[in-house]
Amino acid sequence: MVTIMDRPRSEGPKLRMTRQRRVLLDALRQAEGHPTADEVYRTVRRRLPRISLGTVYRNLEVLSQHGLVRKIELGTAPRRFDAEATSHYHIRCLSCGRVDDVDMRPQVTLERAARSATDYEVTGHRLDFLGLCRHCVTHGDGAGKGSGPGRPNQGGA
Amino acid sequence: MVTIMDRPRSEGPKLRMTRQRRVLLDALRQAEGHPTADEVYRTVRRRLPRISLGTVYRNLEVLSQHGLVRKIELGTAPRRFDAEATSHYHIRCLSCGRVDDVDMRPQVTLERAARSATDYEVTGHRLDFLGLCRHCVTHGDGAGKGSGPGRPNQGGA
DNA sequence: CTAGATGCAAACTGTTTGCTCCGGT
DNA sequence: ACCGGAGCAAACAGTTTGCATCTAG
Repeated sequence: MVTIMDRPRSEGPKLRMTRQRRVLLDALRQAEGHPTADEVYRTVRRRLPRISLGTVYRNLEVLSQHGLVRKIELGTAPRRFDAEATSHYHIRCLSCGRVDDVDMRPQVTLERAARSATDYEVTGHRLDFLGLCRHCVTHGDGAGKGSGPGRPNQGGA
Repeated sequence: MVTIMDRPRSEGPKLRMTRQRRVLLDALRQAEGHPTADEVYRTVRRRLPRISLGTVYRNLEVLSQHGLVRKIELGTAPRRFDAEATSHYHIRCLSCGRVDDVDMRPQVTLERAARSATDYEVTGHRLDFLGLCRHCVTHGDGAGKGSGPGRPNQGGA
């Protein structure tokens, strides 16, 4: 994302490290790909059966404000989360919705270009790629949506 | 957006031009900025008082599949629509949510870079900028969200 | 005449929130 | 002990859908 978008409103007052936050963070780090809140919820539930979805949302939000996790918001699709703190771009499979990291350096140049093209005070940018993951390319399907080739997500970032 | 994302599934079977579609299209063309479905709905309602929000959604979708309008989906924020068919980037004000066009040429180069960084078949990219619009810069407010400086949107594209 | 579009209302999904009790520091 | 956090359930916003009725071609 390469943006100040989710920057802490005025840095963090300090983060209280509760059990659920620890588990959440851990789950996100173990996660295969970039899970949605609900996926995180289902995972975390194995250790914390009484945790609520609301808590998951609240904490992923808090953790992201403290820079411990990153929110990934592509299109209108459900928000996903990433334990990776460093800036990087993502690519989403048009067919199965899976999201992966793209290993290329943030192009700050883009912002300079935008700066001269608008009268906004440009503070960041968001760049995502779209395409077909290997699985969906091989298993046919040009751009079916939900038609179920790959799982809705997950998979090595 | 510079993407094939919303391309017609297999071109158009043909588009039946109903009254509501005509009005919808027209409203979108007259629109100041990049309205949400609901904003379009409220506008169009003046001419078609009995139109339903469902119809607005259905038709904006259909029209976009036929390449007559463009969907703008930034983050998790409500989808917006654009009568402009040509590719261009957008910038969103972090403070008031307003969305404007950015007058710069699509950087196809980016896709080439991404192509060598993933094993996806890269078909497009989505690039949006974030910042503060002139109004929000002058009227203070660093990054308040919903705290209501500018209206939630609208404004010269 | 008929496939496809409309209006309406209900359903859904993802996310947020109010409240009371609980646990970290 | 105190204050923020957790759990729960209800509320929400945005978007989608089933169905009976119209209408463009």
